[in-house]
Amino acid sequence: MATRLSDVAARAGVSVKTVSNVINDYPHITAHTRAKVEAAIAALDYRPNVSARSLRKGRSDFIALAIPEMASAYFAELGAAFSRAAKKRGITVLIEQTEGESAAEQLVLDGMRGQLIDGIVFSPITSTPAKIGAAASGKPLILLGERTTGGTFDHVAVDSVQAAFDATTHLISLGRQRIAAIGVGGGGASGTGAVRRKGYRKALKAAGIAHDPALELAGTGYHRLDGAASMRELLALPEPPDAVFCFNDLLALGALRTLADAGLSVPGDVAVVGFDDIEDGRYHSPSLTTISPDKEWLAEHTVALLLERIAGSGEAERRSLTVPYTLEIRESTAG
Amino acid sequence: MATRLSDVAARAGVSVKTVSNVINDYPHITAHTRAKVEAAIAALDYRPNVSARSLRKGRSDFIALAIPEMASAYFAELGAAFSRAAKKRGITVLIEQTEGESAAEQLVLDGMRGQLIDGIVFSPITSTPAKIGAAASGKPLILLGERTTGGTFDHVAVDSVQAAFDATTHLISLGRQRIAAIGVGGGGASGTGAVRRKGYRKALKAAGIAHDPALELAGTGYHRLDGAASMRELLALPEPPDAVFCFNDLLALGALRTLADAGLSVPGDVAVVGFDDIEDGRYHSPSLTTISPDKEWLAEHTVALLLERIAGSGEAERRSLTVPYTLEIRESTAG
DNA sequence: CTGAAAGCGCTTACAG
DNA sequence: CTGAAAGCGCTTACAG
Repeated sequence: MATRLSDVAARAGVSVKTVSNVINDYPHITAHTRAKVEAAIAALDYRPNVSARSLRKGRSDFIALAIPEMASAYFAELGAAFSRAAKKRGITVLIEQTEGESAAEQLVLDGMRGQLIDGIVFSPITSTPAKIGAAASGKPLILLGERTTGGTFDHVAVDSVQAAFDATTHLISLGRQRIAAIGVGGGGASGTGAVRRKGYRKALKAAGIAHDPALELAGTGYHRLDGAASMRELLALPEPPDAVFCFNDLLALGALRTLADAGLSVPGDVAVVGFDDIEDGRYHSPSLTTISPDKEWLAEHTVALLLERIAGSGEAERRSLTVPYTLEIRESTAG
Repeated sequence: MATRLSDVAARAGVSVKTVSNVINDYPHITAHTRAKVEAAIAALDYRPNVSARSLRKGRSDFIALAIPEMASAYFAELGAAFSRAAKKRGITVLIEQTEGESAAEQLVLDGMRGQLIDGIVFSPITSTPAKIGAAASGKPLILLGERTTGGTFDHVAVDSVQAAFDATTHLISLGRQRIAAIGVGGGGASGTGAVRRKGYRKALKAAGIAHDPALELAGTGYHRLDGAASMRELLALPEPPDAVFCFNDLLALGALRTLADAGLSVPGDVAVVGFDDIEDGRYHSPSLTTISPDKEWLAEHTVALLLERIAGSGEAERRSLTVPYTLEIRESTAG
């Protein structure tokens, strides 16, 4: 039905081996032979069948990126960066939405799409490293996001403790005294909330400010809705905060919405810092001060490491990459 | 190396055919046989090899969604909806970022990932139906977005003329007289800008308002940046508008930013309407009035139609689906 | 229901 | 460089 390698070989008057060599850019092909083959490929509009190739080679040049939800701005931007980084290297990214709980594990469990996938980058919500270890199907796997526990996987993350320290210290440097934190309970098993709170508390302590549990809001998620609700709680306090460090930008945008509704000025009454540097925050009014992880760096290095693992013999030691970040000071703290 | 179908058959004491029957849910399997096979599958942790299956059956149960950029909120939300709709039906969505120009055509040209993909949903930016027709590799293809020209493909779109008419009429009903439009030049060959302008002008005409070319801004793209720049142009006019209909929400969010910077009140001084209903607009302050296409409906029906085409004998007549929408009135016009 | 076998379209030793 | 052939792991007629 479809044109096959052998059709191309017949038309070019060479062996299938030679056609395969041309397609795969192997050496020892004369320019003349190559030209003949390429002409035949063009004439027949031939495209290699990736299923056959994948079956034969045991490699598909597909990798998966498993994220909680692709419509969330941070992950959407990450997905875009991964796709670009992978395309540059001739491989394709399959984006999997885990949508929380068990679905995440199930993905890994389900054998990485029936062996179609060469490796996976996994941003877990509820899965602990132990669970993932039990479920992993032996293919290369890189974890994204903070890992409090050791685990046996490569992992890539921002130094969240340091970043949270920097964000909080920035607020302190503005003279703020009652600095709240929104999102301390978030991030599930990957411990985002716990890790960022650590940096937050550390900064307070370094400045001689006692941390007030009433100012640490857990919330139920990391979306605008949660940020808005947490901010309402904070405003209802007998002594509301004069600054808020939100553990991601969506929380911060929700908080800003509540502050606007309450008629409070930002940063006049309350200064706000986020985390992630999503595009919405840059255009918001006021624009959002935030921790900006280098997403391109993250995608590039993670894809490179994964491909190294896929190609590698296997037993290299576990690697841990730290993503560079900057603190982007914008109107929400420097109006 | 990996466990194969034959390993499962051997362990269960049945033929490979029977194992295959169990996996593919074919009839005429006794409960006892099924149980034996399933036990063997579980014991060996067997997962079918999708490359082999795909090679043999000529179907992969993968479809592609080709969109301009996945980090753009509307497309991110669409991608999420497609993934869910597909997963429900046991198929997987491969999201391709075309990033504009020729890349879009290239995707279609490149033979849909070497025949891995069963069909494609394509949201073109610059490709005309004619170009796509020439490049299509014969597999089912559905176009997303307005098609001014006929084309020979199935397509799914909002009735943008009517939606733009509704949005503009809403502004007129608020008593606005100088209603600008941002984005009239956008959407490339798919003609989003032209189609929405048509509805916009129609509404003005119906209300007896002459349309003023100075109030129709083309801009270069459909992002916040473009909306912000266009709004600045409008404010520099001798007679600035008292309302703006932006052809997508990103343009509207950019415009709102410019208005905030200029110290103008929304909707007091200028009322703003968008198109797409992305989450950012719902939480923005002021929240954004917008045309809200039913994205779940879109994804569900498009996936269903594509699967019908893939399964179908082929020569059914071209189908055109119209996506339902509502006008969501929020603070930016009803503060 | 079973068993033996062909074939999907590649890649890759193997012998020249 | 070429040619003939095996084999990746499935599905599916085919004969029983």
